[in-house]
Amino acid sequence: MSRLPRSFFARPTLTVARELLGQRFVKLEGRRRLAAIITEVEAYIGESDLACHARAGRTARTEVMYGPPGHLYVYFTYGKHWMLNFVTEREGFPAAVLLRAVAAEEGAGLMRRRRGRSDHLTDGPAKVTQAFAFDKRWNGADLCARDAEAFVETNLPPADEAVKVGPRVGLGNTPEPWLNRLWNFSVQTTRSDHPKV
DNA sequence: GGCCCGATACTCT
DNA sequence: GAGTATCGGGCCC
Repeated sequence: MSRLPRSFFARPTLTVARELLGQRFVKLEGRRRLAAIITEVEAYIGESDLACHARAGRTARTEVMYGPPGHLYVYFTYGKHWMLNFVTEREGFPAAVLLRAVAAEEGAGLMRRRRGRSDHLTDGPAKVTQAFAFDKRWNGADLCARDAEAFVETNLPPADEAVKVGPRVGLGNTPEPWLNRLWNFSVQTTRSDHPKV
């Protein structure tokens, strides 16, 4: 089982987002291994994208997005939730792919404990970070380092006909054309802990 | 199943 | 001081 190298992330963000579908996101916690298949992602691309945090330019928060690809951009929102992104493109160009949903494969028991009594284990971006216990400390972590404790493993890609594209979610009053850019990618599945169709 | 709303703290204006 | 890449509970079908 091989891991996605930095060259995978150092490409156009839409390509990376689309090709992340079906791959396996892994976090090591000592002896424990949490793993899940990526089922929904969203692209945020550059300072001109008014839905991207980098629209405000380089700040302390967005610094990681300007850095080299293959790192995690983890930020806090809505007063309670953490969001996890994969930094993409070349160093100096701020872009990332938001991880919105996954399907648990390994460590589902631990994820369920962390999620409390909800049927929806990892079908939303804040649910994923809660189940995997990602927070501020992971901001800037390198997915491609030899000793990385979080990384993406290669897996069979989904069939083309199973892939859906749509507008990004939760952008509020972001103006057009950004509001309706089809930069959300998901795979249709049958289990309940997957994104809704 | 869907809609509405409050929680909550961090970032930038 | 406002806005926010969300969630879960309460309610109503």
